[in-house]
Amino acid sequence: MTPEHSQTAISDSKPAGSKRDLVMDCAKRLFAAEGFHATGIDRIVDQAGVAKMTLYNNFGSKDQLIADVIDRASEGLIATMRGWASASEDPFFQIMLLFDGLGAMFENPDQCGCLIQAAAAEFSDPDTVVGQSIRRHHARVNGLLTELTSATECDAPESLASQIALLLAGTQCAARVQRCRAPAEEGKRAAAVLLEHACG
Amino acid sequence: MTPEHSQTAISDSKPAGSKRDLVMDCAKRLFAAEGFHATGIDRIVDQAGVAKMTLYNNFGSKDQLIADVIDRASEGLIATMRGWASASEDPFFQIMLLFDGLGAMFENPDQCGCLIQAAAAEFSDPDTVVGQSIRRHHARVNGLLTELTSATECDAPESLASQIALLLAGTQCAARVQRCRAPAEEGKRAAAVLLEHACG
DNA sequence: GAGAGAATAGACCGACCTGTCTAGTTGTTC
DNA sequence: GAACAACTAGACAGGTCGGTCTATTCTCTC
Repeated sequence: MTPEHSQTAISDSKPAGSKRDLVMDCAKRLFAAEGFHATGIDRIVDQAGVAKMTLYNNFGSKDQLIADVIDRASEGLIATMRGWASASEDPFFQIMLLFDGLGAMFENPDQCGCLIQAAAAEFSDPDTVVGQSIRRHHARVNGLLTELTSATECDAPESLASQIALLLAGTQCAARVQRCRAPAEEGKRAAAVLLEHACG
Repeated sequence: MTPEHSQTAISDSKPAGSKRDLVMDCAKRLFAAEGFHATGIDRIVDQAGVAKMTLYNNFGSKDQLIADVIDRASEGLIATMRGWASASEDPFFQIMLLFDGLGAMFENPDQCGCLIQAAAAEFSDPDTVVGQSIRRHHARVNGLLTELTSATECDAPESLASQIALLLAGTQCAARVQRCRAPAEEGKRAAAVLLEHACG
């Protein structure tokens, strides 16, 4: 019965080397689909085909599990965005490619960017482990965007990066409600205008 | 004891004509502070100084209460935004005033715009009463922005309105994390660039 | 094969959840 | 004062929550 559980749980997920990764994968999927408070420990454990003690031995608490899931999702998203941008050498097109990638991402329901926005909405206290993970993510996004805008010859790359970040966040909000890539295309057009204006 | 409850509950809120309004005011405050799932019916009832049956006689369910709170918050927010915009005759400045108002709003923690974004994060299913309220709100925002952009002489007022909406949503996301008015100022600068570009 | 460490199933805890029900108390209107 | 609707307090139900604990089994290393 136990190997059967593990097999079915692994089959529709990543190869999942460790139980820890397996739990995080299942938790991330459930959190994204139904929210953090609405997803119970028992559901995660059942879905992962894992004993409850395995979860608590690896993470200690639900909050810590959430924080770890967010941290890993953030690092994955940043890496994905770098991958999108790397398809071009021109920093202008690199930023455009971010919106293309985001638009494509919202056509299948594997929305890990949304996951972090949802966490920010559900956990407003910045002095918790979850709040700190969220702030780390924002710092990562702004860092990546500042890298890209600094590669252009614009006057204020930090300001431009913040404005692009607003468009990215707004795009994710709108796409979650409208469930299509139209917001990403609108965001891309707006970002192009901002870039052209800043770079002269 | 009962009048004492009502009095303290009313004193730090609106005059609150009906018990229904009183419950909605307290629910809105608690939802904004701690989230929808994390706020229990009992806490709302205690805070409002009202019997639990009064809540259920007026709303029928917690979901319906949430939907009603969101609908009223949305109508209030739209009216507030119209108020901000009405300080100018020029549609360009009217849109700028929206960001000013938003920035000022995020300096005190009475964030009803955030409340609706938080609801969108916690209730992703669009086929519920809550999901429908959220979509109504997005339609209201886009409607207001299209009104304002249509008053300019730009080529594509709907597209411009969508882009401004992205900036507004992104501003709210960033302000919730950073807890300052800096995102609103950045959003205002970006919106000005977009408007100048669209209106020639 | 012995021993160690990880993972297992599942009972259990107290707290909290939404929602129902009852029985009694107001306040208003004829 | 009678009728009526709104409201009250609080017990109650059935379920879920996060988290702990135990006793057992698996797997790997020496």
